[in-house]
This record gives sequence, structure tokens and C-alpha cells, in this order.
Amino acid sequence: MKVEGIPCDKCPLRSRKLFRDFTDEELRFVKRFKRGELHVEAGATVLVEGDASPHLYTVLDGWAFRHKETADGERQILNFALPGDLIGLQTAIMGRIEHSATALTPLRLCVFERGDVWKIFKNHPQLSFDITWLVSREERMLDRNLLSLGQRHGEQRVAYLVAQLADRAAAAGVGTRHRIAAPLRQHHFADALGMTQVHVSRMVQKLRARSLISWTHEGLNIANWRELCKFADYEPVAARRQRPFI
Amino acid sequence: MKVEGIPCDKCPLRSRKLFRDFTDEELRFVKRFKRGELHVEAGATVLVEGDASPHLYTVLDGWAFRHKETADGERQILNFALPGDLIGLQTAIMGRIEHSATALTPLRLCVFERGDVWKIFKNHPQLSFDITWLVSREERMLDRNLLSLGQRHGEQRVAYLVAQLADRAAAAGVGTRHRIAAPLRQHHFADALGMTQVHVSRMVQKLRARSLISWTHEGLNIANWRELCKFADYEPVAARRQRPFI
DNA sequence: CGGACTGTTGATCGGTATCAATGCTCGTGG
DNA sequence: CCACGAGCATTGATACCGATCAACAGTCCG
Repeated sequence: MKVEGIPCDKCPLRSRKLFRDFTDEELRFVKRFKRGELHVEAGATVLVEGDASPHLYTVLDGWAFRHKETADGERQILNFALPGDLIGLQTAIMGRIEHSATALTPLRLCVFERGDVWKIFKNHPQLSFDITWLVSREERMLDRNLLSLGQRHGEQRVAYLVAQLADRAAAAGVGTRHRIAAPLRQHHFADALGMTQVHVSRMVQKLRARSLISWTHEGLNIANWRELCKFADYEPVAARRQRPFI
Repeated sequence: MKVEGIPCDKCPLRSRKLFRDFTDEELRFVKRFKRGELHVEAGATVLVEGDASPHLYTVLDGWAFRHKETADGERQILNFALPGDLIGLQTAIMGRIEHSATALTPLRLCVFERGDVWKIFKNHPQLSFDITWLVSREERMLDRNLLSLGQRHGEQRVAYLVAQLADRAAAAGVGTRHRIAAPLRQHHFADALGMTQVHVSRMVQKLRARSLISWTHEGLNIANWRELCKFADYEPVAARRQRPFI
């Protein structure tokens, strides 16, 4: 875990076409709030349920996931976070966070302070709106995941998650729709989809039999993107559409 | 479906202790945006998936639920909306809504216009922050529901939903923790929890056998609130804690 | 009275969990 | 270079939760 400073004008996210351009004024404004950069190693925990951490983060590089546990220790992965995603905003808005977040890969985070969020609201409508956009987007993804868990059975659930992750990764510029480069294991899928790892394995085999994906020790590849989406009932995000980030 | 105007200073929500007080200035400001009141009958649809409706609403009275369907027509109830809750904000923030909303009881809604949300952000930091608070709260509830669907089995899932609804209704001032007054049917539970109505029936019986709840044609009663929460792993909201609304 | 709606009960089937063993890959250290 | 163990995926056998199909009963209402 180390902290250093890198100027926002050199922010690697800013150069990606996916993210909307900041005006010079916005850039100057948001710069003041960057408290540093946090590097955590794969597997490290960034946020812990119940914390009232003073920080929130934007993912600059790497994959993380949000998760939550029942009283008897069963873990549910709620969603994944990719570059450009904000994590830990709940601490700033609601005072207390009800989920944990863990790094899936080595992670580079841009650090903000909880109290500064209010300054953004106070002084910068457009950026406040962007923050709300990000929360709404998260809500929308959760809606989709809920639909998946509630109404789709195993094979489709796995297919849906594969499609979603590949699509998001491609959009965030950290992969393509044909290959997921993250070190995702079947037990991650299990925890995200509410099924056992053994069953995930069997469902993956079925998807392989349909020639939709291949999952070897080399990684996870999507053999037929179009068909996968159709099978999973997944609707890809509009490409070329810019989105905000902070 | 009828529309009329009732002044915000007489807003019935405002008198409930649950909701934070507005300053006179806030009241004057927000009044300008109330476009009217919408009354819809039980069972009517307020929002339809895919719409780019020009309106969003605050529930003034009654129960509604947000839901979403898979391509092959399976319905998932994502969450319920009670007085004080905002519905349809996605249209204003993201342009398009990805879920539907339906009235469970006769519903009284306060109508806002999509474009006015930006005006709020532009001119009123505190109210913008409140909006974001509401979205964050929804996200948090979805996190919890996702945990329930993914990791708890039937009996606990039902118990959790009962506890959650009773608690929220009591907090919103439309019921107590010992009785849910809404015309909820077992098929609503089924759609919300990803199980069949028949199975909900059996799980309800088990909860009855544990003397936790009773569900007759008279309605749904919680026999032992404390034990129900413990069994369901549900953490009640802090009573006496005020929350924002718009 | 008849029909719609809701909840209950029973029989059976299937999807998924559980438990356990095996094999593969890779990193490490002797 | 090989032995070993850790981590991960696969496979098989069995058990159980919850789905499905079907029938029936109570309530409400026109």
C-alpha cells in the first residue's frame, strides 16, 4: 500500500474516449480534491462493511469487487468495479458503508476525502450531477443482477455475467469483448451468482458445449459474442457513448 | 388518473417526524417544481421499462413496486416504494429507465418534471445532495436484496422481506412493525424473492410454525418482531432518525 | 349463484447443493 | 531436475430444496 501524487491532467482515464472530457475549469476544480493515489495488491481489502472510512476512491486501473456477508458468513459479490468506477461513496453520502470492497487485481486508486464530496455539491453542479449519474448507473446494474439471480437459471446466469463483464471491460478500455483478462475464478462467479463453484463449473461446460465461451487456464474467452448476448438476454452498452467520471 | 394541485407547505409527508424539515427557503424553492399530483388506482402502471418519461414522482401515499422482466417474460420485483420514496429518477439522470413501476395500492404521487432536476442541481446543493442520498439508499437496499437472493434460502428470504417491509412501513408512518397493511399477495413475494408462489406458501407456514408471523386473509401480522429480525438476519433502521425527501 | 382470486395441499420432477476424489498447472525449495 | 504442495477445475454419487402440475377450499363480489 503506497501513496503518491500524479496530476489529474495526466490522468490515464482522461485520455480514453469512453470518458467525457472535462472543461479546464472542471479539471482545475477537481484537482484540488485528489488526495493522492493508493496502490493495493491483489486480494487486499479496500473497504470494510461497517466502516466510516474518511476516503472514497475512483478506480484508475485494475479490477475490484464489492461484496457483503450474511450473519453466518456467506459471501455475496454485489458487483465488480472497473476503471472509472467510484467506490466507497456511501461513506460520504450516508455516513456508513454496508459493504466491503476487495481488489481482484493489483489496484490503482485515486483517493478523495469524504468531506470534499459536499464541497463538490456546494460548488459544482455539473460534477454533482455526474456523481449522481454514477450512483444511478450502479443502481441500474444492481437491478439487472437482481433480475438475473431471481429469474434466470444457472446456465443463463453465468452467461449473463460473462457478457456483462466482457462488455464493461471493453468499454472501460481494459479488454475486449472476446476476452476477459482479469484473474476471475469460478468461485468468484459462484459468489456473485448465488451458486456453488462446482455448479458454475458444470454450467461453464454447457456454455462451452454451445460454443459460446471457452474457459481454460489461459483465461476466459468469448467465442461468439453475438450469440452469447442473445442467449444471456444481455443488452450491450452503446459503444462510443461517453460517460462521466470523477 | 387525475391531477390536481396541493401546496407543498401542506404536504402530508412534511408533518411526519421521519422526514427532515425544510427551511423556508428550501420550501419556496422546491414548490416551484411541483407540477401537480397524480392519483392512480391500484394495479395501474406508473412507469414502463424503456420509456423516456418526462416525469418523476415522490410517493405521497400508498405502496408501489419497481419491477423488470426478462426477455421471456419472467417478472422480478426489484424493490417496493413507500411514502417519501422517489421513483423514476433514472429518466432524469440517465435519460432512459430500465424498469417499470406499478401501484400496489391506490397511489398519490407528487409530480416533477425531468428537466427540473437539473435546475435543482444547478441552484440548490442541499437538495441535490438529498437526491443523491435517496439514490444511495436505494442502492443499499438493492445490495441487501441481492444478498438475500444469493445467499439465503427460502424461509429466511421470506422472513427477511417481511421484516424489511414492516420496518420500512413503520418508519414511513404507514403501519407498525407488527402488521403490514398493504394488500400484498404471496405471488408478490414470489416475484420479489425469485421463488414460486406455492413455495412461498410453504415457507410462510414454516414461519407460522415458528410463531414468527401470521398470514391470514385478514392480513400479515408479525407475531414476534425481535425474533423475526434475528431469524432473518435483518437489521432494523434506526428509529427516530430523520431522512431527506424531495 | 357463479366466477375470480387467493392460499393450501399433495405428488412428482429437476436443478442445484453437498461431499469426496482426481487431475492439472504452477511456483517453490531441496 | 524432480518432489511437493497450493490452488483451481473437473467428475461422480447422492441428497434435498424448490419447481411444476394439479386439485381443492375459502373469500369476495357481481
